[in-house]
Amino acid sequence: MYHEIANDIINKINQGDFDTKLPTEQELMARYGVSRNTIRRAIDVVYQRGLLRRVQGSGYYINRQPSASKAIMNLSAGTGNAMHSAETHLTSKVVTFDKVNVDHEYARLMHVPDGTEMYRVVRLRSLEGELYCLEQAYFLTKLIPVLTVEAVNDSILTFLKETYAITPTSSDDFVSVEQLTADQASLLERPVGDSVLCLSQLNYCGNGTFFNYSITHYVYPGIHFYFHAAPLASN
Amino acid sequence: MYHEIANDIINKINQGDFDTKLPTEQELMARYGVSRNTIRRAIDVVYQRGLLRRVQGSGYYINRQPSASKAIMNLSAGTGNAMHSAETHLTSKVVTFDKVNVDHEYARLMHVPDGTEMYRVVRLRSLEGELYCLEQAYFLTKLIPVLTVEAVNDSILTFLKETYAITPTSSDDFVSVEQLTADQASLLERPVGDSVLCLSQLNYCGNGTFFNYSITHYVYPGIHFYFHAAPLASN
DNA sequence: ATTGATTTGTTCGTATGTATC
DNA sequence: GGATACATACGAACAAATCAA
Repeated sequence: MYHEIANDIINKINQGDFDTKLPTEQELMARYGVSRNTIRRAIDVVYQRGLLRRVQGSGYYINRQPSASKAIMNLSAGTGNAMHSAETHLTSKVVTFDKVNVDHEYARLMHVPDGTEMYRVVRLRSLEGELYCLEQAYFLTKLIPVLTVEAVNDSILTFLKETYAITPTSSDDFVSVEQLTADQASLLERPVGDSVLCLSQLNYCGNGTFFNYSITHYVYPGIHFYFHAAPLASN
Repeated sequence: MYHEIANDIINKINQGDFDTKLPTEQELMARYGVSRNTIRRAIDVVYQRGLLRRVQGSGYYINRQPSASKAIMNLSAGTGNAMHSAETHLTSKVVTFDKVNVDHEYARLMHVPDGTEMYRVVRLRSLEGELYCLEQAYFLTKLIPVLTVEAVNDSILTFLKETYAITPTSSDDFVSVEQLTADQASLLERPVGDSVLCLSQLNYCGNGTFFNYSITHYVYPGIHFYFHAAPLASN
């Protein structure tokens, strides 16, 4: 219930249906026909997405979002949704698609046993003809017995959702500056050793089990990662 | 109330008081003498910090945290708390401490009028003798009429908390790779044009008003930013 | 400047649904 | 199937911050 309401509010905000403030809780309760607790829970979701700031005694104010540049990748909503924002316009060229048994180093990164079998998908992604990133992703074959070529060429996440009902619900994210290896550099048409933004993600699905690791190098000019930190507070 | 409980649980987790699971909600209710709603609210806070994964019908499992390397900066808890983790061991050398009227470019970044008066604090920070980062911070003099030399040499955030009851509650964060200017390079003892990790933060306090902007260049070897994304879910 | 109404923040109690064991 | 444990929802009350008369 509160999920639907949260999504509805998010969509309305993105459509600009509200001016600067959200309606009051009372009005939202009436509009959706639910209790105050449910409305507040829905608003928690929206707030945690960074779309609102809340002021006691006054109301919920809509945050001006950071300039929606193609060069800004929003990581606030978690992996699943970050994909939808800018990544919908990305085109992919599959470089590698096979099964591998991960070596010791990768196994340690993912906290899986040495030699665990995984799908490996390497994709070169572009935005309107300009190289965007080189993505190297691994999926547990134990959880995802079959991964099709169509899915890899299209959207892997929607395939996983539709076929296996697997959706990333949480992730561990590491950001660093890395220097391109010869292989990476040639694919990305960059000098060897060039310093680029690098994002490593460990993705977990509903019940908290690990299912995917990916490491992505971003070369799009002026690329930034953005996220809004709005802890539920505790100090 | 739920803030204190959340903090207590966080501390207990960090001390290793629990093995792999948290006690059940029932037991926590009894232990803290509060209702289930309050316990769940507290657990929401802990969860959102990335310390737990929740499995319906089973329990709350404690996440193994990423290796607590000095080279990993945890951004999950929001600005205020990220400071406490690794930054307590940082030593600061103040490079610049003055008042300025921000120019057009900076004013636009911060969404304040041109020429707004702000404190400027530039600090070179080290970890155990090794250069860590170069931090350039701006504070609205309108909100913080007086900022002392002692505070700048020590912890600015605790000063703001104790003196003005100002604590960052949310922030907009931008991560990018930047090349060092001549000034930055000489301070950081690096070659000019060296590519380093850069973090820009807009910090907001309780009622959602902006009070601080900072841009920090990190040069610590192997530095990584870490954050755990655990949305309240909405899909 | 004080008061009173509005609006969000916190906490309690209770009931029912759903996943796990 | 039954017991346990977390997820969701409703209703109610009071506190605290804001705002307008």
